[in-house]
Order: sequence, then structure tokens, then C-alpha cells
Amino acid sequence: MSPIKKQVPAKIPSKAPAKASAKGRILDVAVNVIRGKGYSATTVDDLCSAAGVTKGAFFHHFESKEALAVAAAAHWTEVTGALFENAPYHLPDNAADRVFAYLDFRASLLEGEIAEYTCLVGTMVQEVHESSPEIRDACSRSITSHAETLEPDFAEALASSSNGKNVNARTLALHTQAVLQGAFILAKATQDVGAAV
Amino acid sequence: MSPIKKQVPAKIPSKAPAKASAKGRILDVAVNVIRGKGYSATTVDDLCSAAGVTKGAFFHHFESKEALAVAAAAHWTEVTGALFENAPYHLPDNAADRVFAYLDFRASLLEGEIAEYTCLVGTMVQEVHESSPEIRDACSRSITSHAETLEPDFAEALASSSNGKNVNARTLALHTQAVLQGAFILAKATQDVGAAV
DNA sequence: GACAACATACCAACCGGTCGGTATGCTTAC
DNA sequence: GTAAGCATACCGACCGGTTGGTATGTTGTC
Repeated sequence: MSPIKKQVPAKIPSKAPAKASAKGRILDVAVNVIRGKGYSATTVDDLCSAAGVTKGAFFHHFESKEALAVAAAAHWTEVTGALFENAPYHLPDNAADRVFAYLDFRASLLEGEIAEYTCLVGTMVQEVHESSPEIRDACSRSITSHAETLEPDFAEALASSSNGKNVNARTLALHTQAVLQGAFILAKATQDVGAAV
Repeated sequence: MSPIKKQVPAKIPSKAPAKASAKGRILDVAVNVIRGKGYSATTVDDLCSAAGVTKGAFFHHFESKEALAVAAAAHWTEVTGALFENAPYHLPDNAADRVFAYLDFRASLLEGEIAEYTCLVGTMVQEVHESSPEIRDACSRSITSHAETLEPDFAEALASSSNGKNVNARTLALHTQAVLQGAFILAKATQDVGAAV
């Protein structure tokens, strides 16, 4: 929307409950509220009261509810991108070990409330894939861009593996995301994290 | 609701576009409309106009929108249950072959519009897992009951396999469902069925 | 003093649900 | 067999609260 992206002070907010700007606070609570209630069921008033701002402030920063969703998806990409970039699973020298370390890392994230570890964009795209191409594409970008960061490790691990014949690194990276997204749905259904295997 | 369940004439409607009773028509269109737009975004009027009934008829048959969702989940379990029960993947003598035949069968279902092959209960539980325990449990039952039908084949295939050491049949059956649900999300995000591998 | 960052007050459409009423069929009594 | 009595299925206007969005201040800052 804005031609020049506001420069955040290099600090990763990640889970900060109180953020300086109202815009940032709205984005932060949007991620959490939408993960819990879903996109359609989340009202603008919900977000405003959760962020401690008024409706005027909301529509001052975001053109519409839909625009907020797109911005939230981008925000999500940033936050999780930083989280994964600084994660320890990049350390092993062996690519296959890095892949397993990634899976361990994902498993370690599954703690606390459901809305705290499920995926924002997976939740949103489920609801709006038909009604809002803008949001859908934003979600799609988020998922595929994360999968792409995994691709090199997968490719290297496959190359040095014996049975790397007809398996494609990109497909495998996407498959991993599918498993994770599906596991989130099972967790929501059974209210149990046991589906993390 | 009614002490004695109305006797349906043993016929499986499966995909009949026109069904005799208004109640049945509402359930049929609910499955399709909700899969496309999501639960919250689907209005009662949407369902009424799609089913060709009035609001009065809707609330005559269903106490509330939530009650319809629970009924729709049960309806979904019935319809898909019949579909899988009569599917050809049960034919092979070898359990492992039956498992692969099941996967092939699932892949063969991925045709046409997205809303035609995705899972109703997976879509719904994503939205209401926090706000409506009734709907969530109905969805959970639907998923796990289907997974349970797979369990015997998985168990047998694992038993006759060499590396059946620390793999559990139930876990594996649920894992399969997770992959499928996740694949649906990817399909919705990328608008491409290629994620069916 | 001008512009961004908010707050307050408000609106029109929408949505789940209600309500009075009708049409039809099934039972039972005569 | 027919009419009263009642239940089921359905209609569609209507209601009140909610929702996304707007119009108009107010305040602080450069």
C-alpha cells in the first residue's frame, strides 16, 4: 500500500505485547486474534479493542479489513522469517542433519495455546481462497517463500542420499509444509498436540 | 431432536443435486457452499437461496446455524463414509497394496473445482475450534472415524513389513489425514492441485 | 500552520433469528 | 365418509443487534 515501507528499528518484535505504534500493535494482535477465531469471525472492533485503539485509528492505517489481512500476512512472513533465520537448525554441517534439525525445531514450537503455534496464513487462506484473491496470494507467497528457504537443504540432503532418484527438493519442501498445515488442523480438531509426529 | 429418527429409504444420495426433502437439500448445499466460502462467511440466506427454500424452512429444520453445521458434519461423515466404503481400494489381498490403492483413490478424487474435493470438516474446524465446541467435536469425530477405518490395513501392512518397529498404525493413519488436509490448504493457496503428491 | 496520528460519533447494510400465518396430510370419532 | 383436531412443513415479513466503513473533530510535532 504505502510506497515506502516504514523502517522498523531492526529489532524483532516476535511476541512483544506492547509495541510503539498503533499500526504495529494492530498487526500484532491481528496475527493472534485471527489465528484463534478465523478471519471472517474476527471483527474490526475485536482487533481495535485488542490493540487498544479506536476504529478511526484502524481505518487510518488500513484501507479496509481486507487490506489489513494482506498486511498481516506480510507481517507474518517477516516475523516468522526472522524467527527461522535465527533458529539453530542451520548449524549442522550436514544438510540431512539440518533437515532433521528443522523438523525438531518445528516440533519445539508446538507449545502453549493452539492459537500461539498455528499458522496465520494457513488459517486465512482456507477461508478466503475463493472470495479474496489479494489475501489468498499474500498467503500463498508466505507459504511458498518459507518452503523455498528449505529447498537448498533438501536438495543437498537428497543429492548425498542414496534414494534421491525421483524425488524433487521443491516438492518435498512443499510436502513438509502440507504435513505441518494438516497437523495444525488435527490439533484444532482434537485439541491435542499429539498430532505433531 | 426428534425421539425417533426419520427412516431414510436406505438409498445413498451422495451427490444428487435435487433431493426430495428441503432438509436434505439444505444439508447438501451446506456441504458445498461452506467448503467454498468457509463457515463464518456463509450466511443462512446463502444456504436458503442455494437450496431453494426460505428462512422459515431453514429454522424449522435446524435450531440455529450452529446446529446446521453439526448436522452437516454428520451428513458429511455419512456421505463420504459411503463413498469410501464402496470404493475399489479394498479389493487387493495384500494390506500394503490396499494402502497404496487408498492413496491412489484419494488422488483420483482431486478433480474439478477446489470446493468439490476439499474436506468440509477440515475447513470448518479451522474456523470454529475455539468458538464452538459442538461443531469442533462433530468435525473431530468425522476425521478420526475415517482414520479408524484405515487403521486395520495400516496395521497389517506394518506387521508384514520389515521396518515396522516403532511405527504405530493409528498414528500413521492420522498422519495420512494430516497430509491430505495440508494438501488441501496448499491447493487453496496456490490454486493448483499439484500439491497432491 | 500543516500534516500525521489518532479519537468520537455516526451510518447503512447485513445477518441470525422470530413470529404469525398457511397448506397439507394423518388420526380418530361419529 | 366425513369432519374435527392436530401435527408437520413451509412461507416471508420483520426485528434488533452487529459490522465494515465514513465524516468530522482534536492533539501533538516538525
